[in-house]
Amino acid sequence: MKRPTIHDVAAAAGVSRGTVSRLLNGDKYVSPAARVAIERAISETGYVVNRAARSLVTQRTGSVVMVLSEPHEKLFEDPNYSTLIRVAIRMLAERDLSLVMMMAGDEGDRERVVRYVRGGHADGVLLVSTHAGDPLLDALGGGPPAVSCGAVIGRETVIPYAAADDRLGARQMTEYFVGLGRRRIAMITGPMDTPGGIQRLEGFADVLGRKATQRLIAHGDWTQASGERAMTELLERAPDLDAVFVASDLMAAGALAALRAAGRRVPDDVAVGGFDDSSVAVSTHPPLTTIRQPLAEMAQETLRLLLALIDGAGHVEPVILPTELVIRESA
Amino acid sequence: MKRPTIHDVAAAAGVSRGTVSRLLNGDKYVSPAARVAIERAISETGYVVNRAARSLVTQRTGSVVMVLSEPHEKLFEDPNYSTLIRVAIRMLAERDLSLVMMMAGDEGDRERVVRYVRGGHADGVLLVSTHAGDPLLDALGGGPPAVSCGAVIGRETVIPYAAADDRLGARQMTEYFVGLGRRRIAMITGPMDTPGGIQRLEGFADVLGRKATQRLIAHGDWTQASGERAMTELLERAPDLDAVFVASDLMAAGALAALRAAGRRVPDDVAVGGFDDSSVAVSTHPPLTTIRQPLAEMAQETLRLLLALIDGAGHVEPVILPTELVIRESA
DNA sequence: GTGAAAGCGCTAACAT
DNA sequence: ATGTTAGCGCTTTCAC
Repeated sequence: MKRPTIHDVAAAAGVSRGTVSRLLNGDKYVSPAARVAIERAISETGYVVNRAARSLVTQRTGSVVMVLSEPHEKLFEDPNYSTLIRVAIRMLAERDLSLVMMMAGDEGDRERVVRYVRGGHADGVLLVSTHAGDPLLDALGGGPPAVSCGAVIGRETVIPYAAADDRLGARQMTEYFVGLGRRRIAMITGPMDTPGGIQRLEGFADVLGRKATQRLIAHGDWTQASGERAMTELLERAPDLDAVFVASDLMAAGALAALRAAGRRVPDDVAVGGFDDSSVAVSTHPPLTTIRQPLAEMAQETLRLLLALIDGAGHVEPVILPTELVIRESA
Repeated sequence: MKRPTIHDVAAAAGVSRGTVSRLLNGDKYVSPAARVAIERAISETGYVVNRAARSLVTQRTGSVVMVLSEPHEKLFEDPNYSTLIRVAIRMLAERDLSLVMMMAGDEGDRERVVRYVRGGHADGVLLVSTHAGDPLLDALGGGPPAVSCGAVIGRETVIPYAAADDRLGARQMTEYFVGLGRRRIAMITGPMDTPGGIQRLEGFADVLGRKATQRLIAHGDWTQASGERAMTELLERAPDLDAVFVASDLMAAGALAALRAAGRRVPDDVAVGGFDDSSVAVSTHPPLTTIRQPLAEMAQETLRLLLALIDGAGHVEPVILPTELVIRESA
């Protein structure tokens, strides 16, 4: 038989559709007798609400859209996303919300996202790795609430977010190097238009002061290849370096390869510190001493913010979570 | 003003709602004059269709659900998923379908997925790493079309899929070892209830015949730690081994650590071959010789199958894609 | 080729 | 505490 509707349930329970609807929506004005009858009818008929019909009247969609602004290759390598996706699915499911994924890589994508969101197809927006000045940011204004996992540069006060304390993490690693007695500490940063790129360098400079010179700083783009390139460059510019703080584990794996090629021993000649504590940190040789980001908590907090907003909170504060030094063998 | 409806467009264009709807749905019985007027009205009003309303009448939802059956830790480490997600988003978006993510890890999750799918909330189901005998498989029968990326053991003829030719890949690596003159070739397999676990071992045995003895075979669970454990075990059982084919790069990274701990040089003493050609393959030392799986093509084909089914194809054939040997430094 | 009208299944306001 | 009813915005016959 056809899929049962609320009408069938009402008939089976001997009540009206309104009463069934009230029960479904948690309204308390339902008598115990009716409640029992309806619940039995629901399980007997195998009734499942039709979201489309519900949406049509409530103007809510029951879904949240996660917008991935990252260029494709990155998405491919970053465990960050998996964690966020997992946590999002879980936390949304608890509220009976579903997670829709969209990409905003090129102009066409972006237009689709805007149509989707402005078309009222999502109750909330979860931004991921959105770049500074992304046109999407303006286009999304006025729509449903949006939050970001990680700060969106330039919109820190407008788009709520949860993030790791990148600056603190960088300080922890740099201080650790100093405590180890390292004298010439270099750094390989991430792209300088990302929060991690900027703030990890800031933390590094916080500790080293004027000793953090241009000569000892090279930039990467988060890829392993860029880490290798940057390390080679540093070795040329400052052959006397005895430690290097690399802003991501993946880039650190590249740096390790460059150091090996140059005949430097790690950590004896050069101490290497990574950032992320991702799975590559333990697959390199030697395993990486690194900074752990509380990925799961970041994801959870991000979702908490979004859910609060969806529930009508007018304003929520960003959340910054502490990082932690994880000592392995590279430093 | 309120979001414009088809009614507003019709009014602005001076036609009836029916005509606008016909244009929107690609019906050809629309006069050129009406078409122009309607198109102008649409862009002037900024009209976007309301999917809920459309769904209500068409009984289609415009979305496909991806069901992740993997235990959580795995999802965390596997680049496979990212590729699939990316390709799925892209190919579905072209058809104006959206991708909804769900998890089916525990009983509660599974029940939610079943409710969702049987409740008619998805036009298609994309299964990922579903295990043999998963109760979900039966519960989903009779619903919208479902396909899997990678075979579902025991349902190969029921659930269409696209996969890499695991058996071929294993043969390629094993033959390469033989060609290298290696005499005692061991293997670390994946879990024996997964297609990759079973078929990679089959390919290994295809080449080695009776030389593939129990003594030379150990089992892992895809994690790096299990690879390390299995390698240690093999080294005890067969200290004379001179090559090891590991069914995944991540496990191979673990094997590398165990070999290093045992003082064996790679590839001089022991040749190591991985499988996947994932990002860890180049972050290990030495970089892994491995078997490349055509992840993007697998994802594309999987989606092609699903879309064909959604379009009404009664039956589609599974797709098996060739693998390729990638030689680096570990063998 | 186009308009009119009948619902799709549900919620919420209103009555009682 | 419950029934009745008016739509939500759209597609799709059915007439013309």
